[in-house]
Parts: sequence; C-alpha cells; structure tokens
Amino acid sequence: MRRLTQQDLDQLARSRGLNLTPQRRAIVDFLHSASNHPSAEEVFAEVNRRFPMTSRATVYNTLNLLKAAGLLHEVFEDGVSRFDPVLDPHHHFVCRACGKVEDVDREIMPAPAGRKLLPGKQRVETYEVTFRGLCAACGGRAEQQ
Amino acid sequence: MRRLTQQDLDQLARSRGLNLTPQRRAIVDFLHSASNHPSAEEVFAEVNRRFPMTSRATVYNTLNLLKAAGLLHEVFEDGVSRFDPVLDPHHHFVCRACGKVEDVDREIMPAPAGRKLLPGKQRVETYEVTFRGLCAACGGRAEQQ
DNA sequence: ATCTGGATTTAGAATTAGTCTAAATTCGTT
DNA sequence: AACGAATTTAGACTAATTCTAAATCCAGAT
Repeated sequence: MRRLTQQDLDQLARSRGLNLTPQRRAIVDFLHSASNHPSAEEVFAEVNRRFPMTSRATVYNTLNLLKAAGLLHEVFEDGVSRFDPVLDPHHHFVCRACGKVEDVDREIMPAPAGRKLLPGKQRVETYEVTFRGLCAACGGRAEQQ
Repeated sequence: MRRLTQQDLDQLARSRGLNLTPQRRAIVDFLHSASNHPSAEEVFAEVNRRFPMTSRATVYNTLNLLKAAGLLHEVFEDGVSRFDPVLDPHHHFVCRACGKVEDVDREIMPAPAGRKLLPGKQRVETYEVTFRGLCAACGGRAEQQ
C-alpha cells in the first residue's frame, strides 16, 4: 500500500487549505512512520516524546483537521478511534487474539459491479470491509480459544 | 432478517450457560423490539422506563455477557457502541446525513469463494461490510453537502 | 421453615477518551 | 516594531464505560 513522501504530503495539505505547522507535521510524520494504526492517545504520547509540550487539544484538533481534509482515515476498533494514513481505499483485518489492525488490499473484495443503490434504496458512496480472525503471528501459535 | 422468538432466545441463552434474569430479559426484549441499533445508554434509559431501578452496571454487564455468548453483535459508529440483536451474519449501511445504521443482507456482498487465508497469511473467520452514503430518506431530500 | 454460598444487582466512585475554553504564542503583513 | 489571524497551550469539563464493595436473590442442604 502506497505511503506518501513528505513533499507529497506538504503539497497535498497545502492544496486543501491546511498549512503544516511543526506540531502538525510531527503528527503526520508519526502516523506515517507507524505501522499499527495508532490511537489518538498513542499519537499524543509519541509526538510528545519527539516534540515535547504538544497539547492533547492540538493532537485531537490536528487529527480532526487531517481527517476532514481527507489526509487520513479513522477506524473504530474495540471502543477507540485509530488513525490510518493510507489514502488508497483499502480494507482492514483485525486479529481477535492480539487486537492488531492490518491493512488489506481492496482488490481482495472489490465493489460489486455497478451497485450504487442497495435494495433499501440507500445510495452507497463508499464501503469498507473488516475481516476478523487470527493474524499470521497468532495463527501460528497453537489455536487460541 | 430473522428475529428470534422469546423461547428461542431463552433456550439459546440457557444453552450457552447464561440464565436470563428479569433484568437480562428486559434488555434482550428491548433490543429485539428496537429497529435502530440502540446504544448502551439508550438501552439503559428504555429498560429503566419499563423496569425501574436497573443499574447502569447491569446494563453494561449484560450487554457484554450477551455479546460473549454470541447473542448480539456490537457495531461501532461515530464513537459509540451500538448493539444489534440480529444473529444471521449481515452487513451495515450508515447514512452520512442522519447517522442511522441499517442492516443489509449479506448476499449483497458475499464472501469471495474459498478465501480463508489473506495474502498476509491472516486467517479469516468472519467479515463485515460497512456501506456509507445517503439513506433512502436523506437521499430523497436535495443532495446535502 | 432456615441457613448458606454463589450469582446477580445496586449505587456511586473511578477511569478514560475526547471536547471545550480562555489565555498565550506564533507568524506573516504592514 | 505593531497588528491581527491562526495556532497552541493547560487544564476544566463531559460522556461513555468500568470498577467496587455492599446488598439482594435464590437454589439446595439441613
């Protein structure tokens, strides 16, 4: 799954009317360097290690701004929001043993051809799939539960 | 989508080692009578109207027990858990205008034949699809946003 | 009928994620 | 250097959920 370069991001952000302050860049950087869909609290903790005195409010504001600008996606899992910087539409896999959230290529389950209207007359604009089971690591260990 | 009768439920609960006390039954009943995936707080409010003095802890405990016993599913949307008593596997549609969550038959998007192992070696046990867009009611009104 | 122990429920305290607020800071423009 | 808009800050606040310790319920043994 494609990750954007710093330049791409800067330009993209600028083009959507969002200027990247140092704090905002630190947040974006961390999200792009992380592989495991961090929660807001994790972003807060890590960004503070790297760039002390970044307030919680800034982290939440920035995450919301980035989301609104379409620069990241929000995934709810297990009662917390997690954030995902991969922009190409894609799906997720959640491990029931360790809780890890992994990205899954969209072509594993493509849109049903030409289906824009569901039987209940709902107009579909996007969709996402959540697969659940055991990740490679947990599946390897003796079957749990 | 099939709803279970009181008898079915009782038996099902019993068979999974969960005895249905009056409070628990009230919660199950309300969930089955509701059409809109109530949140825990809504369950608490409504069950209390019907059966006063049911504590919040009991509502949350019961919801968790029922979930563990496989008698309902949890759906996260917009930062809150909502509960869904429909047991047949199915998908969801979320309206971006009014936020309503509707059930969608699974055959709209069936499992990719024989796909149990994803390319990342994850073992898939279940999956669910969330469609997003405008529901029939909101889609009817002049396009929003 | 009474006792007893385990399961359940209760009220409310505690925790946690997230939002809000008002003051301070930054920064581009004059 | 001064101004104003945007941003950030610390901390108060809110809402959802979990935890806790005491009270209640109930089935089986006496």
